[in-house]
This record gives sequence, C-alpha cells and structure tokens, in this order.
Amino acid sequence: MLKCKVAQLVEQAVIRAQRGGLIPSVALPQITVERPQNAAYGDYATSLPLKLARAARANPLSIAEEIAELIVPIPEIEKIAVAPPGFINFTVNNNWVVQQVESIRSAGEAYGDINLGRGSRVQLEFVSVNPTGPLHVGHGRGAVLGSTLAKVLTAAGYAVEKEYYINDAGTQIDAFYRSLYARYRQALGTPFEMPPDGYHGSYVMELAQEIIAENGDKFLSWSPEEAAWELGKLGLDKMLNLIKADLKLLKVEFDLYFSENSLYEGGQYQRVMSELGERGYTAEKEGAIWFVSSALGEDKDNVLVRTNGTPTYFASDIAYHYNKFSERNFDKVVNIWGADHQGHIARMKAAISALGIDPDRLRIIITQMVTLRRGGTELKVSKRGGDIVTLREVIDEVGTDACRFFFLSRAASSQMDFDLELAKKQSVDNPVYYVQYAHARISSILRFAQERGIEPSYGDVSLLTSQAELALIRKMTQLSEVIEAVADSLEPNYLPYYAQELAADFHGFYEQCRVISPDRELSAARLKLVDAVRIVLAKTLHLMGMTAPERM
RNA sequence: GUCCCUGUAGCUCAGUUGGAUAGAGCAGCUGCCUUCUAAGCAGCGGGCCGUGAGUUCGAGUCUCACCAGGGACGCCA
Repeated sequence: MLKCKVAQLVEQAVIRAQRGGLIPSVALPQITVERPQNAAYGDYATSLPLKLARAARANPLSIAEEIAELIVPIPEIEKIAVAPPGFINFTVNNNWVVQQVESIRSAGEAYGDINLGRGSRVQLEFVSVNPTGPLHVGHGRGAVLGSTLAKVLTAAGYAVEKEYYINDAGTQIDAFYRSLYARYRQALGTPFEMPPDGYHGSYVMELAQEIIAENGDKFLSWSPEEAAWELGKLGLDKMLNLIKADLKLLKVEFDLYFSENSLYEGGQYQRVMSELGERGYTAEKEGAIWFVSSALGEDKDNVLVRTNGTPTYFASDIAYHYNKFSERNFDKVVNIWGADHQGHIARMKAAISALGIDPDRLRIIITQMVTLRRGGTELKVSKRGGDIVTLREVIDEVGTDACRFFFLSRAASSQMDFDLELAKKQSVDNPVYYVQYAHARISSILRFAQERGIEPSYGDVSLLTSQAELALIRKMTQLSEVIEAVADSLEPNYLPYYAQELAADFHGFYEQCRVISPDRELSAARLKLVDAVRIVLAKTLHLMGMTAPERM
C-alpha cells in the first residue's frame, strides 16, 4: 500500500532529522498518514509535526519543514508540501495513478487484498439464534454484519471461519419442546394446556401441523415427556432448516454449525468446570456452583450450575470459548451479539482470563436494536409474545441487496429504525441502486464496445489525463485502505460509503468523458479504465454480499 | 440505583481512531437526454454537532456532570 510507504518515508525522515539534531529527539508517536478531506491538499497527509510540537517545544511548521526536507523522493510521489499549521502533504504522481489501471486489471478480483492478517486464524461467531423460532430483522443485522466481516477479513489476509452456535440444550429448548407438544395435542383434538413459559407464536402450530402430516398421531400414545422430546427434536430440526433457508436468502452461510449439546457429549464442559475449580474460581453457595468473577473485579458472581444440577447458559458458553481458544487454537475470536447480551461481555472475558487465556483475543461486537416500523406504527418482534414480522417477510418486501446495504450503512453501535414503508418507497432512489446502476452502466458500455470490436487491452493509459478520469482512478486505489480500516475496526460501514463515492466518481466521469468515440485510441484507453472500474466496483459489492448487475 | 449504546441538516445516517472550510442520501427548488442506460449529471437552500464545564496548539471525536431516547442488571438465553 502506498499509504504505508509514505508513512515509512516520514518515519525515516524524522529519525534522520532527530539524529542530525535538526529537531529535538523526543519519543515518536505512531506515525499516521491519512487522506486529507480536501483534495486540494493532495493524496496523503501527516500531522506528525503537530503531534511533535509540544514535546519538542518547537514551532510545528518548522518541524514540518525540517522533516519534509529530509524525505527521500520516490517516483510515486510528485510533490511534498508543508502547510500550516504543520501538515506535510503528499501528491501522487499522475503517471503512477494511471498505471494503477493496469495493476487493477492484472490483479482482477484479488485487487485491493492486503496481508494484514498474515494468515492468522480468526473465528467469527454470529447469528447463533436459538432455534426456537424464526429470525427477525435484528438477527438479520448481525447476520449481514458477520458475513461481510468474514469476507473483508479474508480479503485482509486472515484465515476466517464462520460459525453458528446452536443452543440445542437448556431451558429455552425445553420450553420450545413442551410448546410444540401442546400444539401437537391441540391440533389432534386432544386439549392440552400451553406451558406458561412457552412459545405462543403461530409458527409453532404450523410446525405441529407439518409433523402431523409427516408422522401422524403416533406420539399421542407416548408418555408426554418422551413425546415432547421426540417431537421437539423434529421441530428443532425443521426450525433450524428454516433459519438456514432464511439466512441463505440473505446470502449468509456458515462453515460450521456448532452444537451446544456436543460440549456435554464431548466432555469439554466437564473439563472446563474442573479447570475453573482447580484454578480456584468456583465456589458452592446456596446449593449452586458459582463462578467467582468477583475475584476478577466483577461486581458479582454468576451461577454455573443450578440448584437442580443443570448447567446455565453461561457455563456452556465458557466451555464453548474454551473449545475455541484452547482446543481449536484460534488466534482471535470475534463474537457478534445482540444488545441484550451486553451484560454478558464482562463476565465472559473474566471467565476466559480465569482459564489463562488473554481476553484481548476475544472481540465482541454488540449490535444495537432494530425497531421495525410500517409507517408510524412499530411492529413487534418478540418471539415469545406471539406473532412477529419475520426476517423473511422483510427480505421479500425490500430485497436482499437493499437489506444488506441498509444494515451495513449503519454502525452496529447505533440503534436503527427499519421502516418498511420508507424502504419500499425509496427503493427507486436508494443508494443501493445508485451503486448498482454504475455497474450496469459499465457493463452496457463494455457490451457496446464489444459490438464495435473495440478491445480494452489495446488501451494506452497515458491518454487518461482529465480530472474526472484521474479522480476516478484515485478513488479506486483507496480500496485496500478501506479493507484495512474495516478489518481493523470491525466496522464494515466504510464499505457502503466507499461504494457510493466510487459510483459517484464513475457517474461524474460518464457525464464528462464519452468512452466510445471516433478517437479509437482514446476509446480503448477509456474502455480499459471502465473495465478496471467494473473490477473494483464488483469487488466492493461482493464484499458486501451484494450482486453486481449487468443490466437494470 | 449501577452499567452499556445513542443524541450531528426537516427525515435516515456518515464523519478514516484528536487535525485543515462538519458530509451524503432522501424530502424541497432550478436547469440538463438527436450520441455508450436520465435508476444519471450540474446547481440552490438547509447546522448552537443534546446542554454545560474541562483536557491542548486544535474537540463532532477524549474526560466529568446534567438532559433525552434505548438496552442490560435472572439459578432465562
């Protein structure tokens, strides 16, 4: 990345300036290079002199001049300028810029990829919704976020594994099983009361109907416990398949569905409990076994094993994370959780440090709530309460691409309104279509050129000299910086904004520069540029899990 | 009561980790299609960045207090 190269040049120059006594030898902060907001300042800038000014007790402008003087010239950089109050600005050589068109075309789909991760293994766990009901919009948000992060981290050189943790054990599953059994009985005309803590949504009745259609009434003769268990397993399987189908509609897929139950069957749960005990982090109180998180600075302890002997969700989650770090040896683990899991973060981190694992290896992203609206009225999404608007209905109404783009455009930390009416009404003037339209236009030009026998490969990029052309190429060269920013921050919302900027630069170019003209040389050169834009735009769309349409 | 997230244009939201003149999309208004897609382009209007202090060369960004909205504080997950 040219940006890193510039940072290195600055660092070398500063060190030289300090050794030569031109500026005081104070400790250097992290050398950062950024893109100035105003293009008039050039392509890159550093505010290092401003940061050094205080410690060095010197005028930032003169520091900037001393440093700038010592920066070794490289062919890519055409101009280095000092600007008040103490910036050093870098302007990239236009020859280098136009050459990037060639680089893009030879790199193809790999263009923009970086090696930030150096192959280290990252596990991304997301969605992980209890298979006790259909997905709602909030789940969709985490799903889109996770699947996009997976793509970006892969592009950034990490070895990524996507995982869905199935909570197929515990009290919620039990409540689901008993609800399904009650609905089964009711559907067969043998009245049975719904459990008070049950799932009242109509989808449970539909599941019961399906099971009756496939298995008849044979469970009526079974004992309620056995019948609930068998029915439950059938229902859970169906529910999970529905969830997978919904996720597929959203273009979300996993490498592994990890069963909570397997932690008990595989012995991880037992191993973790004894290890926590050996390390002195468990205690028995009031007939239950507790994790002594207060010993690690938490404000209270948490139950691991209930009085009735069953483990809590927290206990199996510790076993799960032990499995991730100590048995599967992931370098880093990223979990995407809903806002309701906020309180779980601190104790989860405490638990893994209790197991001797560096808690910084675990990063947890909390997605804030999505409130679904239709116009002014808020729609309910609670699973337990009854009927909900499902994710599938939202996708059917709004479309996968628009859904994904919409979710990605908002930072995970912001709660958001998803207004179906608005999403549909705006769908024609949506930024989504603005970006995709650019790709369709490009495809159209390429078709047009092909019909006339104009080949992009013959193009001579040095003919690309107009402002619109250069600005467009400059924008393309930012892709790897965007990938880096997303991979570092785990905030993919840079992506949709970058896509819009790139599309805007293309549309601007399209208005100002006729691609296929009587000038065959220029036509070929511009066609080559257009083909490069196709590559970068499609890559950006694909990182977001969106389609790059050839016609609209 | 404690903890977490949010508060930026009429609306929905960005703001590159503390930098230069705070941006985009909708909505409103004015222009631009005999030529590769007008789902586009050019332009106009719109701001006490919740409030008040603090940190420093410099704050939308960091700290504290307060106000407002949301979430979590369970032997549910």
